[in-house]
Amino acid sequence: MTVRTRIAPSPTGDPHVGTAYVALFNYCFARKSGGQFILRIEDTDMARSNPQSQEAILNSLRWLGLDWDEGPDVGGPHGPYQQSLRGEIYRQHVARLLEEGHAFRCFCTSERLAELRKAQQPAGLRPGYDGRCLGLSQAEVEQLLRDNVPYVIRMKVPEQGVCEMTDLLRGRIEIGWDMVDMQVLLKQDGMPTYHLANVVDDHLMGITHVIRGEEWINSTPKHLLLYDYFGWEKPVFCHLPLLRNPDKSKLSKRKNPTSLVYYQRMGFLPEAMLNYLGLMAWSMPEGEEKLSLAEMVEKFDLAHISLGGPVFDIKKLSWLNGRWVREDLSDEQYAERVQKWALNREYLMPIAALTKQRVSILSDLGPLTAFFFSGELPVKAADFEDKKVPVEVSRKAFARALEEFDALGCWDKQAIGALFKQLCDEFQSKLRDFLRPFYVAITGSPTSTPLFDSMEILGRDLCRARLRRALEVLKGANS
RNA sequence: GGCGCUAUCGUCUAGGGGUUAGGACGUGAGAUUCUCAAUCUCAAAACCCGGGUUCGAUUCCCGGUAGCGCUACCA
Repeated sequence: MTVRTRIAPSPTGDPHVGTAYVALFNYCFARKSGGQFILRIEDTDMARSNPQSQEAILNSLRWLGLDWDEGPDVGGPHGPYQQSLRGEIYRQHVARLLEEGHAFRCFCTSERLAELRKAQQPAGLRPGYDGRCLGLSQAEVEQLLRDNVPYVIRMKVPEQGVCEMTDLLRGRIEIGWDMVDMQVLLKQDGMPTYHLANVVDDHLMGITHVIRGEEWINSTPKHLLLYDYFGWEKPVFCHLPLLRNPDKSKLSKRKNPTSLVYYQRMGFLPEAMLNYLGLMAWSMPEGEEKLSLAEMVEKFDLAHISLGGPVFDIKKLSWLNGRWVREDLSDEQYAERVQKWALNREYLMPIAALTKQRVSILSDLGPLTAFFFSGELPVKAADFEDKKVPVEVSRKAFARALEEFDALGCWDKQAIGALFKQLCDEFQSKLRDFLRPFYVAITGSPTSTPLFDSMEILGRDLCRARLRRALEVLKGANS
């Protein structure tokens, strides 16, 4: 049996470092075992999934060099590798579960379910479906179908006993079936939920080892049950610890840069990124810390993964990156990397358009655009002193903007501009005054290239990081 | 709240019934270099708590505590 693993990202946002982290282990395990590594897009959430995100995720994983043997872009014998294109497959499988009595139609409205939960919570009950539609007679179901009442399909779950599972890293885990909800398998829109799609695809795609984040442990019983219902052989399950913020919570963009695009823009090398991600969970007995992807593949051992949730430490990542730059790049290669990083046509063109009107001689360009080629800016509290805008207002405005950044669907100058106009109204300020502190935070100076354009070029994560930094700087300042 | 997972320096980790508990990042001090960076040396810094088992537990077992996760027609 050849080992087959997969990474199955959901295209609902920026490419996440956690995705790269899980992908790395799947990649190493597959390569080490001489097996295949597959990329599958889990875009069953029609409301949140979008093609830009999918494209960005693929680009980031390619940037890192984690190449996949089968996937939406390269094809393969088990395609399509995009779940939104596999609707018919899921519907057929659900029909089978329905026929065999392992699943049932549920006509309950989301309002009723919300009320149900509201009643369960204070009563100390586990929130979950109460099985009302399980009691529907055949005739009642047929009538509801004739009336075109919308429904979902849920899986049946044993009422008693415990589900025993084996995790490759943690050994035996037991979860009582009474803790498992009658999970929706097929949503009202005809799309499957993760639980169904994941099991069906993993089986059909011949996945032998499911290596995924720890957050899935509690729903594994549902998956195991589905394998049993279908009569399929189960893969090996292996749950990886979750990456953490410095405060130990699950790594999130609110508190930390999580986008691979950010790290790319900051000028981290893919080699260092991958190396560091690997270091988060295991280490070499000899203590060497600098490892190439090939070396990691060669020495990789799932059993050596430590289980504590590791804090993502940018300082150590930077140190490692420095080693890669110093020790592995010739002057020429280094120059090429710099060029590829930001001194390339694609990045420079919009900057050229922005600066042409603002220079007299070409050497004005350096100071004018330094912030486009920097990470965090060395701003001080004094830089934010402004005759018309009290520091306290800036601070509040930064905090509000930071909140709204995430909600912004599309990161372009129109959207950014609209957001700032809205915030400006909210603060009942003049746009010119309101924006000045943002210029300082984002570009390092109150006079610079146009803010919205500059922000679009810099990207969401870098702007977020700079605003966060400005907020930090202002924390100790008195207005 | 319920359920689950986890627990070694501030951080990432090694180790494991008897060790001066090892390495790395970061921090501090020094050396070196025209400055800086890099490099080198040194230093401070950890086995969550309580019970068992044992001649002996940081290590094994149990309990607690804490952290995290899950508890959606999101993944």
